[in-house]
Amino acid sequence: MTNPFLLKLSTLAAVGDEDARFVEDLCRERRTVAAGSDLIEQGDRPEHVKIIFSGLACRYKLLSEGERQIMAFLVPGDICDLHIAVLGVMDHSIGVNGEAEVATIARDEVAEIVNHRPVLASALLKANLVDLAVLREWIVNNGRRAAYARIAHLLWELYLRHAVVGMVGNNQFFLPLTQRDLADATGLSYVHVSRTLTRLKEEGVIEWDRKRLTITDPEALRAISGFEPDYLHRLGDGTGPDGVSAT
Amino acid sequence: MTNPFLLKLSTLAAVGDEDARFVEDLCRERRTVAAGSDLIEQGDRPEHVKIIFSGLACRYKLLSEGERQIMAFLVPGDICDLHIAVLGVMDHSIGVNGEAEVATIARDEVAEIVNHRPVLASALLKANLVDLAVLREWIVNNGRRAAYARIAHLLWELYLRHAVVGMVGNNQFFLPLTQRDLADATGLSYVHVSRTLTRLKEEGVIEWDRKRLTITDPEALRAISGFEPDYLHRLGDGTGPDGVSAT
DNA sequence: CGCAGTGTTGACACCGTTCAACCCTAGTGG
DNA sequence: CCACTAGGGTTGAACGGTGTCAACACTGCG
Repeated sequence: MTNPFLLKLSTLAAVGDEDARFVEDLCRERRTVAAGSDLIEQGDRPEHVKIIFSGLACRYKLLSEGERQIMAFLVPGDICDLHIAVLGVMDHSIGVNGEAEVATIARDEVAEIVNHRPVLASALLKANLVDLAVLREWIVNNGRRAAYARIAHLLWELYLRHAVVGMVGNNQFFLPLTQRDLADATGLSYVHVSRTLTRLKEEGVIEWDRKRLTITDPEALRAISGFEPDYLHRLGDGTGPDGVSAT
Repeated sequence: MTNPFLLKLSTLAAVGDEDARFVEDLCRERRTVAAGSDLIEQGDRPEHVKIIFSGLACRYKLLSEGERQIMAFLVPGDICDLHIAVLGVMDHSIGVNGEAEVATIARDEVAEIVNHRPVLASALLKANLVDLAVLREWIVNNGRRAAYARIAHLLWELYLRHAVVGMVGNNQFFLPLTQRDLADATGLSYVHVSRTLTRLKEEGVIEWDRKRLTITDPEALRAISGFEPDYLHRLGDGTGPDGVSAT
């Protein structure tokens, strides 16, 4: 199964064959978007629901002085605001970090799921809960952890989330982020992010070469991050393809 | 109308008389909980949905070293996790800050709303969206604003949210928080919170005497906070009883 | 009265920011 | 093939916002 969206849903509910086919069919309309472009901008009233298939995207806001704060990353399989499509104006933007592949779903197809496919609907609901939990964890991370642990925690989160959708091999995955992106996600300066990453590399915890991140010592990274098990609600039992455990 | 929950729903959808009566009836079962106690604890599988009627509550997590991070405040009219009651384990706790009055709703009553009362259901959905937006704004606030603006922003948010549910009079409202609570919400130390509040008082922006907060100069507070209009999704048009505008 | 929780203030240390210079790499165009 | 450029990353030095430690004041309460 190479469809990360289906893969993710399968970890959240017991998706049957018929539902699986439906999901596969849903995602038929895909397109590639260029690195750095926005999927949705603040103020938009999105008409369609979008799903990330490959690459990385992020929710962000720009402040008046030009600072940017990233509030979430979207990894393959993630959905850009299921419900806002039904009612609201975006209060933030979603941009892609590297080149990304995105599927677009029409509203009435979402309605079809909600009304006639209870298993999928429940999976979507759970996915939504996980997003919320991740959001709360970011507040904890950015509010109460020092730079070293904060960055470790973010990398660990991204590692686990990529693992769940089968994007990790040999403790290694594609992460098209700049250090400025990391800084904007953690509320640090990019200079300090650079120093901190250097330290993580020196201590043999990670390697990061041209957008491929390798977790050389997963257990060390987890320990440094102060990662608390369970906040991802046992997303996929917390177990990735490499036997990565969230606990 | 003195029911803050109904008041809040009314600002989010056009609640008719019959729905209003239903809501009033929903909330009949109320109880008072003592200051400092927990409504829900991390690890619980809540059976009921709870609504704050008076007082203040907060979502929080404790870290291993004993630090606490508050991730959200719940003001009168707010709901403690509508959907988690249906499926999950709490990954955080909810505690009350002062003495609070809380209504309890059974699951099947929630189901009744979702299945048979579309107007209320839509209001609940929007309330959920607003909660999400507030959560995101906290990340921005704690990540990118300096202490002075950060605290101003939090106070401004609490001011607006209290105004929406009719709890503000003469730019004044009851806020049973300690400075430590503020520190745990903003990710600052309580010593620095004390200094910053002193500064806000000295500059004539606020007064805070035994749990009553007065916004002496609302426009100044808004300016200091760098508050961006609209992130509350025009919650109640952003207009409180005192003509407070969110824009 | 004494106590515990809360708030205030000062001194000092330190983590992280800012500013600046420099390097490396990939991409572009001649 | 090379020169040039722009973006990204690294490193050093100095500054400053915020944390930490500590002492003390105030308040409400048993």
